[in-house]
Amino acid sequence: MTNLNIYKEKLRQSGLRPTRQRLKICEALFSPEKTFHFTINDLTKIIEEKLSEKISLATVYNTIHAFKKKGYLKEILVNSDKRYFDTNVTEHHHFFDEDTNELIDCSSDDIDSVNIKQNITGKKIKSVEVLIKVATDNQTQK
Amino acid sequence: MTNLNIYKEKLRQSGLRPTRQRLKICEALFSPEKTFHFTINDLTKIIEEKLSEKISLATVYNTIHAFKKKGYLKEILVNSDKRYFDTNVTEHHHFFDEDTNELIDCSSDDIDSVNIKQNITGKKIKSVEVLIKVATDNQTQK
DNA sequence: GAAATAGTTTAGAATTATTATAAACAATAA
DNA sequence: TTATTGTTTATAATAATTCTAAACTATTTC
Repeated sequence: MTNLNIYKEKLRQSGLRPTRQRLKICEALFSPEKTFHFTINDLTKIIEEKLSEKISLATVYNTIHAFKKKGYLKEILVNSDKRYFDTNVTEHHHFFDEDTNELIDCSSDDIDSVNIKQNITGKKIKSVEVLIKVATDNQTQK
Repeated sequence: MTNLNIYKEKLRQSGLRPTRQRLKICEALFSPEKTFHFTINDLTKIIEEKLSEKISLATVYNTIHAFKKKGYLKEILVNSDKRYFDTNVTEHHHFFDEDTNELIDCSSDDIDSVNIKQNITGKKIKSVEVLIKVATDNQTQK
């Protein structure tokens, strides 16, 4: 309940009206203690089943894109089958388990900072992301 | 012409029959001096326009997937709008220019090797890929 | 507060990329 | 040369995402 006002403020601050649907989505995304990864489908299910709210798919898409644009979410690219989003928007990296198709955070502590010696002239580095694909030993690489 | 036999051999070696279509695709992909990035659409156009060959879309998809599986191609994930493939299958990384949507190789020389301190237990690291998003300074981050 | 406005949601249609299908065809093996 | 097995093709099917325009809601203005 107290979170609700925080979400309202958060939305207003970025020029998004705090509608019932957006607040529900905020609740699903930002009330869990731990950050997590999800697909649009996952999220729609969570909202329907756990929060007992039926939100139109188009709205879920709209909202997720708006949130991504505002920096409330990150999109993580791991394979071409699924689009994952991440509620952890801090600088971090990922393991992708090819056996289970699971995406696991790799904190910046678990990796030495990536040193880029040569950049494209005239451009600024906006982000550096490392994706580490893992599998059991006998597994073929994708 | 001499390349043709190399491609035939390459295909046979990996259990793929050297058909007219696959050889044309090999020509488009592996005869240029420099490696390059492409989408399925790009490739289909190149084959139609430059090599004056009409290959069914389904075959292009099939072949690209077969080649990827055999390690003749890599898929590069940069944004969710387009699926890029890379004829450079050596260990390397990428810059992605958000202004132009251009994908640029980042040789292993341009980046210090990534040191991963902590791995998932029981798993083997299959690949480590770094994606560096760049843009002109005033550009917003995607 | 009521009306005006600007932004949002919705169901369903449209679009797009990709994969499946099954018949015709081509490469290889016997 | 025939049989076998793999491949190509046009087209249909599927699936994810975006578009549309009408109904609705939050905010602003009076």
